[in-house]
Amino acid sequence: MNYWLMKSEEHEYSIDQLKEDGHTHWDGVRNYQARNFMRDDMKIGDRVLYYHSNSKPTGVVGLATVCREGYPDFTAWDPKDKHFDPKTQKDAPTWIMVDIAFDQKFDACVELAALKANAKLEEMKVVQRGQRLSVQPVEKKHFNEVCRMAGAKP
DNA sequence: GCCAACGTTGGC
DNA sequence: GCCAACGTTGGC
Repeated sequence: MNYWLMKSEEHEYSIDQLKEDGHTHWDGVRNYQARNFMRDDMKIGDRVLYYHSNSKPTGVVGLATVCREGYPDFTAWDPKDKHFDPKTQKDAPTWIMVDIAFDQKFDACVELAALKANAKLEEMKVVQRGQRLSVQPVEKKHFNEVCRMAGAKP
């Protein structure tokens, strides 16, 4: 099983929205590295740290689980969609998404500042400068540590 | 709003 | 293939 961190802007799609919907398709990723993770490495049952970026506060707000493996991101073909990609061929999808299901919302956000202050997490990608990937792999020990900080069961 | 970091584009 | 220009991300 693999562990991941996925970023969403709170006002775009929040953990509360995911809780209400139960599950969602993770559309709109237009970065090849992130695409490759979703296409090649994400498997059903993988665990996800749900991260709010550009929010107050920013940090990990809960957990989700991968419930459908990589398939074409159909929003790339929709001219009305914010993430429309005119270069994507209809029969050869460039962009891939997965579905994730709500697992739990933390009682309190584990803030980025707290992640940075925890020496056990210094090798975690999200705390490193310039790390902008919206889908990134996480080590099991880091995943467990974030859960511990949240007072949540992994 | 600012700006550093990084990815992508396109001229050559 | 190089690299400057530009666009985006995302913390602060």
